[in-house]
Amino acid sequence: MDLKAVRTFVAVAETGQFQKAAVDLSLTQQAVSKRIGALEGELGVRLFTRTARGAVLTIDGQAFLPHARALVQAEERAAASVRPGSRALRVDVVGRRLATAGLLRDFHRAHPAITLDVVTLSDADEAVAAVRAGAIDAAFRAVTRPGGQLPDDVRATPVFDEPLQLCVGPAHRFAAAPAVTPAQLAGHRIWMPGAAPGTEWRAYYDDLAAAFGLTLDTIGPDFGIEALLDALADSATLATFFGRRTPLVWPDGHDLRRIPIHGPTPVYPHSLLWRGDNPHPGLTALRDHLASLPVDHSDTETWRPSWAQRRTPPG
Amino acid sequence: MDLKAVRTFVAVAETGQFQKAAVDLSLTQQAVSKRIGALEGELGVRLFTRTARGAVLTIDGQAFLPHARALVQAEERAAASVRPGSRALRVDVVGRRLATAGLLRDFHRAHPAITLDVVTLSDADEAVAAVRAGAIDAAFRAVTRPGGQLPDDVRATPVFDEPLQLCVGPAHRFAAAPAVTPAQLAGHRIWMPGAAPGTEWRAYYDDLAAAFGLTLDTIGPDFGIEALLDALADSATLATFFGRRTPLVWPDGHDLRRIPIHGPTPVYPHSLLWRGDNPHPGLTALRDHLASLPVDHSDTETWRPSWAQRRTPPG
DNA sequence: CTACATACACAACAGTTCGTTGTGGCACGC
DNA sequence: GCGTGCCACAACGAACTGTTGTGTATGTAG
Repeated sequence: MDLKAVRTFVAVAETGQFQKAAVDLSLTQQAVSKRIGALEGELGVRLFTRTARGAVLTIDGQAFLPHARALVQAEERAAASVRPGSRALRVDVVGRRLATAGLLRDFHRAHPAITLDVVTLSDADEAVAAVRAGAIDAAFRAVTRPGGQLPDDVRATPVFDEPLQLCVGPAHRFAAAPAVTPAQLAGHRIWMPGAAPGTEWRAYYDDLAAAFGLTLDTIGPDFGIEALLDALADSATLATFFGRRTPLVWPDGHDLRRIPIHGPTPVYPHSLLWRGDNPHPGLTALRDHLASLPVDHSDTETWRPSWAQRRTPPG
Repeated sequence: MDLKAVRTFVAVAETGQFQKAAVDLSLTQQAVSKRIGALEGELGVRLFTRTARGAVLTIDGQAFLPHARALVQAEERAAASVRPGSRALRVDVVGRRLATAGLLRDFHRAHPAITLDVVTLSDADEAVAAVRAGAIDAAFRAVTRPGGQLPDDVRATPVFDEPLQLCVGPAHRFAAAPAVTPAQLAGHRIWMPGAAPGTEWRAYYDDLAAAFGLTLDTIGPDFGIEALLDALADSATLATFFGRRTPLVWPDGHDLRRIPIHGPTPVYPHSLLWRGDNPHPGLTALRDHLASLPVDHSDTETWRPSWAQRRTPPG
């Protein structure tokens, strides 16, 4: 389907005449006639009934019109998504295993007028570079080191400490356990496929494994969360970590158990990175939204890496 | 923007290689390269970083990808909307002045899996012909005449009697009235632009005007509901009728009053038309949905044209 | 009733685009 | 060091797109 033809169709439907649509589009009437004819031929349906005073939509044309408008609109949005200067708020999140995607969805519900584009970069360093270059407007990463290791123009705030849970299949040893301690997991295999060395979340899990003697298994490429859940459900020894609030949409057909971890509870320290002089209005709204989130104090005893900074309550 | 290029972009993003995408699309690698290059040139942004082992999405490419998918999906829906045999449920409604559009929206909420296309035909006769020809699957019209004037294969059921209200601007004589009777409206100008002779709703308003001595003003083309509301808001003499439950989305910026009508309350008799042997599954769902609507008995004294049949309560 | 104006469709031609073949450069692995 | 896989550039032929010119039908004015 040719988008030029679709736009022409909309123009004819709005003006009611091939002639006027041709003037609007800076074309000849014959070109408009050809485009409409080609579109009709492709769809196998007549879109207009031609009269001596113009063109009237057929029933099929009426049904097609809103879809044509949607198509033109989608095209405009697609182009706007990469238009430098006036594009949507572009945010980097780690993936679907942690709650940041859900946070963004909440933000989108609270501010539907702000269009969002979600991207995923390879690691925190690339995210920092992208934030610095203006390629993205914000990044959810765990880089809240106390020292001034970030470039001066990049700001970071801890926004959210996400408690981790153990996720196992029904045949796993801890499947029926009400809760586990990190010490109980010593020696157990924790499967985190796709955790490439050099990424900041790999560093987090490495620290976690070292602190409690876990065996971290990062072998194998990441085939997506569905494949991971499939593998977990069928295994008696595999286990993995998930954030407590995620995935928000749990795929059906997996008889998986989520086991809370206490004494201490490992928490993943999400931070927001942004460039101080980024004028995007959506960025301010996002920061305000995150700052207004309540701090969860339900876990009295928590563990985080030495380089992670605790979020200070607002006010 | 070229939709072929967009589809090519999605294919490359999914396979990770120009080469494989070319095979999938039955093209040469060079053609894929050209298409992507043209798309990048049009957007002014680089979408892939080319490596010796394939192509990786840039940040802009990541942001563009969901929009590209949406674009392809919109194209597929647009084509499906006119595909004979397997198209969406196509329903004819009178316009935005009465509640039928809202009914359809409720139906869509109750059955989101059933895709709907809403069209508007000129009058009931054309709607009957279109239902008969299979061009549309159902029509909301007021044609429930007791006699067998409908073709044998077209069925009709009264579904909904919509009470009318008077709609006036703040300067109108009845602007502050809590309610009016039809008799009070005798001699007043009721503006119904676009009510062309020969349509069934024109016949309804003609009957209504004749029964109570109203002056029906149908002069002027229908420029849409917004223009009508603009004109009403500025006039001290113009008034018009609206259904009580419509328009559901009342445009802002109009200081308009809706005055109930009692003694009797004119009601507009909506019926559903469909062809008895139409196998569309959505049609059955629509009829069931309408049959399950509660019958409104709050208006004890109602008026309808002599040719309109009252809806019988379900059961 | 004739003459004109309007609106759309068909035909022929020119300019451009699009995809193919052929070729070269670059990175990775044996 | 050389082969292999992947992508970009160049040239050519085919297909497409838009323009001009013309025909036909319908509604309107004199």
